[in-house]
Amino acid sequence: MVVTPKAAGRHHHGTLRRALLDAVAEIVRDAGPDAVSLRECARRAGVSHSAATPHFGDKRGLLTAFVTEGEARLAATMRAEVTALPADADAAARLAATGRGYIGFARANPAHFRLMFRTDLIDHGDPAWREAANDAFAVLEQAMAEAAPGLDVRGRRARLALAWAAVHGFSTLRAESVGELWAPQVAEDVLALVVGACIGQGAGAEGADAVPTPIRPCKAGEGE
Amino acid sequence: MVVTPKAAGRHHHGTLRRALLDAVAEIVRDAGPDAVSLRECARRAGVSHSAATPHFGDKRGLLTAFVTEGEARLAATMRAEVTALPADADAAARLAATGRGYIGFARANPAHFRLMFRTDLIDHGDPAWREAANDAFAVLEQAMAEAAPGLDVRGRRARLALAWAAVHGFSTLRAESVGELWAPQVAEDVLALVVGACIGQGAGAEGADAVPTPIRPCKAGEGE
DNA sequence: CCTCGAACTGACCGTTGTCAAGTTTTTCCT
DNA sequence: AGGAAAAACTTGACAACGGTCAGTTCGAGG
Repeated sequence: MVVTPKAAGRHHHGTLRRALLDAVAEIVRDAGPDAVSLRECARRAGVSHSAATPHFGDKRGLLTAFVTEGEARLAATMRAEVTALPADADAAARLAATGRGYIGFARANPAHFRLMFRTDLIDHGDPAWREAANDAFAVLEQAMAEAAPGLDVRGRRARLALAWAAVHGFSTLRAESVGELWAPQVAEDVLALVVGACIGQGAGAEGADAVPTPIRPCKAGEGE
Repeated sequence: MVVTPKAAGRHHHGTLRRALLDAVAEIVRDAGPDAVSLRECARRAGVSHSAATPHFGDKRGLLTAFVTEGEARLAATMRAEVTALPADADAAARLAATGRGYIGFARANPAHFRLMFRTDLIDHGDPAWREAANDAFAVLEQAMAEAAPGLDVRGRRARLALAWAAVHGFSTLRAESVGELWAPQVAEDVLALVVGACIGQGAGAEGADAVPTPIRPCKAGEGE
């Protein structure tokens, strides 16, 4: 994760966009999300303090691009974890693998993960971000649909919320170093409990509404 | 949540500490956690920008005091939710009520909640904070011990992690306005699923270790 | 009335994000 | 190829921030 400064003397950097995004990750790793500043990013990229403007607009734009990358990586990690399963794995195992991918992504990319849910720092109206976030959510939604088919809307909602909340809470608390019960072994046990709860016939199946309401992870903004 | 400015002309404020803490909550409500600044707090309390120093030291101290209050309120909310149950409620209902208290606290106090897990803004070595955090965790731990007794360490760890992660993830995602499936009705369904998973005989009960390791929410720092 | 300590003020420093204006490089049209 | 337009980047300025410091003012105890 080394930042490539521009060649001395040259005016055009060539890969400044990439260098700035790498600098964000580096700073978050070194000093936490709140230490990220446009000027420090520019400094690490060997560039003037407002060189990021044509690429990202303002700080919010830079961070939004950064977390958009994070969403894409998250989706890729979850999909990779599913395809890494043996071919005869059942739907429950695939759901667990999806959760394992989520938790694993947060563990392997704490910089991205810690920034991805700082809503006041990023622009949730950005179309690229929204598409990436919806794609990542679709991975979980599909795994859930295969593992727990035939549920009404309420049952689906409850299980999606449980699965997302559990892996997200686990990852968040570990990333923020709150508590000490987030070892990898515990993660596997939690995943097993979650999958068991989702495929079992538990609460929320009283059939409140039968309309197939689409469940979307992101509120529909004005840009849709 | 109105901030009481000091009487004009008077030098001694009398309740500046309280006014500053209220200002923090007010600012977070209005403009998010990142908008909190010592100067803005002082401004709302009608006081100079460095008047907070003798009370809290620096910004970290102010925020730490703020989230310590939050931990205490969280514990109180969870306990209140349990005692509000009918007298014949069983342990599972009490566990669910504890989770309902957690989620309800986050919903009713988004300002406190959003700051409570910003580890880079607060001082985790502060003894008062640590005591409050441990006390809040003890509420969950006790409810779990009563609802799911007779588990080995691994099973207890897994269920504590699941319960905490689920309610925390739910609350975090709702507080940060990520996704749209966090309605109160969904919260109840998720709580039912979590409690079902915790009291059922699921994964993690293979008896890996029998040593009654104490499970603490906060890592032991140097100040203990 | 006087003194003393705590509470508070005002000014300073280094840093930040954003803007406006200027300079260099690339691109694109004729 | 040549020139104009657009993009990339620099420079300089501004207000606001957190932290620190030397002063100033207030309340209480003697």
